[in-house]
Amino acid sequence: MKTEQVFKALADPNRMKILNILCSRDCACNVGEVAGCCTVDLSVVSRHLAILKNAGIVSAIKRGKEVFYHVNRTEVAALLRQIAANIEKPCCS
Amino acid sequence: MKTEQVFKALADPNRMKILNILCSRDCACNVGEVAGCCTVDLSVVSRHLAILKNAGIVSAIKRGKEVFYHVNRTEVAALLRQIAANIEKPCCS
DNA sequence: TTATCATTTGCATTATTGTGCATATATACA
DNA sequence: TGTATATATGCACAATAATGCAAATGATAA
Repeated sequence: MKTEQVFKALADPNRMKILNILCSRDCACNVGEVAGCCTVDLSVVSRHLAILKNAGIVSAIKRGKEVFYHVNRTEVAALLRQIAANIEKPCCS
Repeated sequence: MKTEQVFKALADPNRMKILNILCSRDCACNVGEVAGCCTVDLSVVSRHLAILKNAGIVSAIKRGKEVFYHVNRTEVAALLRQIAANIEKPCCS
């Protein structure tokens, strides 16, 4: 989980909407359900999900012809807290 | 401090280097000192600092002909922790 | 097998962002 | 005053990223 990749992934408004909807549902969502959160084409949502997945923010599980996505809550939270701690300390890196 | 703007600001490698150098020094740095961290033109560093400032991540204090930048440590850390908490909860927003 | 549905990917286009150079602004000093 | 230094900004260009459509892939059902 590279911080640069994570920040890049979170820097897009549509991906944030996608992340929010995935967070709000406790169960995993398929691409079609996620796509309801924004007006862009479903193929675009699929790409955004791939970016979030490559960044380690979400995970995908294939079941039948559908792919269910869910947020890696603890990992993402841990990373953000670690970065917060580093910034708070007088010496970052 | 808007999260989208913050993530956008942190999504660039040169801005992360700038933030790291600002974090590593306990005292504030002027633009010239900051510019040592990356190979881009000093005018580019100035622009990156402006982006970080507009995002609320750093603050600037002008003294004489120099401008000293420093990280808003507690604010940034608090924001990241808040986002972490939201992601960890079953319901994000 | 064929048809259908869910998702992904190739490709072209548009939009956004990063960059360097030259110039402007602001401050200090001779 | 003029000159030098630090920083910011206008502008053009390059690089990157987002988007939509069409087509491909993978999986199920008829």
